[in-house]
Amino acid sequence: MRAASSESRRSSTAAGAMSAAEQLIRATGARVTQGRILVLEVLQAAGRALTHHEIEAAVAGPLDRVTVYRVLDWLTREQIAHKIPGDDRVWRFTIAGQKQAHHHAHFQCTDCSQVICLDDVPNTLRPRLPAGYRSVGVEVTVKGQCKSCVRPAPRRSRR
Amino acid sequence: MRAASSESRRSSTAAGAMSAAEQLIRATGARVTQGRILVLEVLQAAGRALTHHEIEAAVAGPLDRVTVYRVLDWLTREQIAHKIPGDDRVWRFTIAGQKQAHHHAHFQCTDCSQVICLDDVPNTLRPRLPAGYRSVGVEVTVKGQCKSCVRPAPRRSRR
DNA sequence: GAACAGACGCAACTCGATTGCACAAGAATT
DNA sequence: AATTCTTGTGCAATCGAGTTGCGTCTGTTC
Repeated sequence: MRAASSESRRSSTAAGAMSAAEQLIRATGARVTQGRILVLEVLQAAGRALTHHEIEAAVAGPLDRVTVYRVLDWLTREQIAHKIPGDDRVWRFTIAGQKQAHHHAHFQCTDCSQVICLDDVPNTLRPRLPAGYRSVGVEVTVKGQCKSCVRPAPRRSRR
Repeated sequence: MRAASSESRRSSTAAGAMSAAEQLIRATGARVTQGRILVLEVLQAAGRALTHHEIEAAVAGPLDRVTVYRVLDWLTREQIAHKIPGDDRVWRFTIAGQKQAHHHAHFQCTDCSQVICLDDVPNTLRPRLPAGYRSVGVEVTVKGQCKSCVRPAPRRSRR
């Protein structure tokens, strides 16, 4: 595997330890680029699902809109990130933790559309499908109001 | 209530019985228009969730694109229809049956994106939310392949 | 450090959905 | 049946998230 040689080469630089993000990317065998590291670090730092807009704002500057889209797409294909459809027709992305692999739940705020992951949901649901249908997974989304929107005046359409 | 008088007036016409759609619309107290009747009848006839495109094609002709959007929006606000976000960034609509009021599940095909309702899903899930969060409902979506896509070559991006 | 594949930046584009405004149609009143 | 008020409709323009094509740059290998 070619990752090994470049990893040892890189880890001997003055900068010292590789970030968790860089390590994850390097493990895929694909190129380790500025864009991928930046976006992944943003996702890891955020405790919730982020929109493309939020991510673009967080990396602030050096990355093109389209590049962010492509990096997110790549992260999703590599199963490092998780793509969540929302009620506002906007994709949101989170790091895909290994534990919650396929079966975990999301919470989406009906006011500000924000999404967070709910890790400790059993999700033992096995709905019966019509004949001929095949299930590959069950997505559970809790609708409601988040901490910020439950008390004060709701802030609508946050992106 | 103004609906009562007009209803009795209307039900005495030669046409005889009012359609179920017309009855539902009249019951809201709002105006009974051609557009609302047509769209609602299409939704009632379909056994699955329809996109705006499919509905527009089904009413075939007399209704403007925008009007269909507005009718669907109105039906959703009146809780007669149900608006479902899909993985292809396209809204889908179904009649909101009274039994399945808030808690029922959907199935979405990962190949053709088609959505159907799964009525007999218990949905006893009560996920624990972080402090300060308020839940108003749980949406369950089963991902998989529909009857048409499970055997033959998958037909992608059906709209 | 040369060569190559893959990633990036830029601009143009797609397409579902929304908005503003003038006009038409439904419903109550006379 | 005519009038008036309210509300829905049609048309055109617009929005905005996401995508695509293409030339250039950069990470990686040898």
